[in-house]
Amino acid sequence: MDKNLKKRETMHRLCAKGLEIFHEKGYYNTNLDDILKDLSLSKGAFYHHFKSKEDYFITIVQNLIQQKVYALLVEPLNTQENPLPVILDSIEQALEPGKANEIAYGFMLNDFITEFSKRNKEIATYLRDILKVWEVNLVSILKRGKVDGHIARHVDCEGAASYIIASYLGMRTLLAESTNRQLKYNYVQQLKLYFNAIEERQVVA
Amino acid sequence: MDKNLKKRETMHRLCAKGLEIFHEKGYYNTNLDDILKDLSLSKGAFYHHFKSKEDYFITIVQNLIQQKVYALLVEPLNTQENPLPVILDSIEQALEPGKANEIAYGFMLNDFITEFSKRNKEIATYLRDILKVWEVNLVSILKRGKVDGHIARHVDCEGAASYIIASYLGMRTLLAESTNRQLKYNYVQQLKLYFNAIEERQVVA
DNA sequence: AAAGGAACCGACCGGCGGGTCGGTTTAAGG
DNA sequence: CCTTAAACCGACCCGCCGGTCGGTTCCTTT
Repeated sequence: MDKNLKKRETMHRLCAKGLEIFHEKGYYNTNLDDILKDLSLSKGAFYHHFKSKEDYFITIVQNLIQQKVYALLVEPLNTQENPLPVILDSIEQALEPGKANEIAYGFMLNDFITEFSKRNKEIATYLRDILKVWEVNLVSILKRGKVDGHIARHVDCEGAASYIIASYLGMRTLLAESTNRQLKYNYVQQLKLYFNAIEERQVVA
Repeated sequence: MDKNLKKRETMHRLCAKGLEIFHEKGYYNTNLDDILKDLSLSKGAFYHHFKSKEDYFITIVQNLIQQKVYALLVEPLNTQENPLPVILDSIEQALEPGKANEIAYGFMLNDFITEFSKRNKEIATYLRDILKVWEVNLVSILKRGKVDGHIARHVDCEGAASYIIASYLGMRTLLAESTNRQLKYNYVQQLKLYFNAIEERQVVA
């Protein structure tokens, strides 16, 4: 089974390095040699494991990006607590570098979706679907929050969910490569203010 | 002076069509022939007027995108009224297609900034600078709002400004090509809620 | 009307990069 | 061992596209 292990390991190395470089330089601005040189692998090795650059990237999306986004932004929503702090916390965690996420996995969605939506509809759809899952989970937890009396009755949960996602994605464009901690902090602060606005007002004694 | 007119007209046609196609397909995914064929012009004509594709795009940024973003999102802020409705209105206007803006000029900034920030720092800087001007004007009008008692004293104006911009840019990724009117409407609604949160509370009688 | 240059033409160049393919190394199975 | 195929190698192919260049047309100027 050594051969089988080797295959797994090589594919995994290719995917990990590929994500790193694609994220850093963009998909279309990265050529395969950039990645292969780093790993001391050849074109032949690459095309032995993947049928095309596109197939390769789809594998990366499904095995790495999707997994990570779900783990960071979707799974944490699966709780019975007050939704707004839970959402805030998941986003804060997702923005925090240096933990499990050396790369800000959620953030890169904005870059890749923008890059692919005009070039490759198929890949764009895979990426959008990841956002979609996040969205439906947000909507669902927000609706429960309404029932549980944490969120004001007038709030449009679908609207709120896409607004949260939009602001999160948009931060990426502002942050760009500069890992500006101040901007991240500010963003979370403003998101809190927005959450204040949709929170159920406490009955004044 | 006929020659001079001709030159102006050709350059203008090139820029207008260029923006249209670049916006539609992305800069790096558009080749010059795509544009030239549409205008029945030749490579020779193009390189007579512009020294490179890059030079061409910079001209478009400065003469079309910048102008339009300023007109739609910056100029309207130059008023003494209550800031929050003014900001909301300018954004609503900017999102409204079919008026002066057949193309959503503010929106395309997200696409182009994302596209260039990993490919061409110079152009990325030009685009970021446009956002920067919007940002400082937002900060300035928000600060005045605080002085005038329209905005709560605890609000961080810089944070608020970048949050507004982030949410606006992020909408683009969600909307993508689909001119989803519902999503735009929802966005404006949620922005209103956020504005409620930073607005100076009316003194209860 | 002749000269000169601006506006424009379009065949061609050359680098880049995804993908191919015949060959070599390595390890599993008999 | 010795066969077989998986894993890997790297020279090569080829389409794409930004940019070039020698030429033609058209307007302006004198």
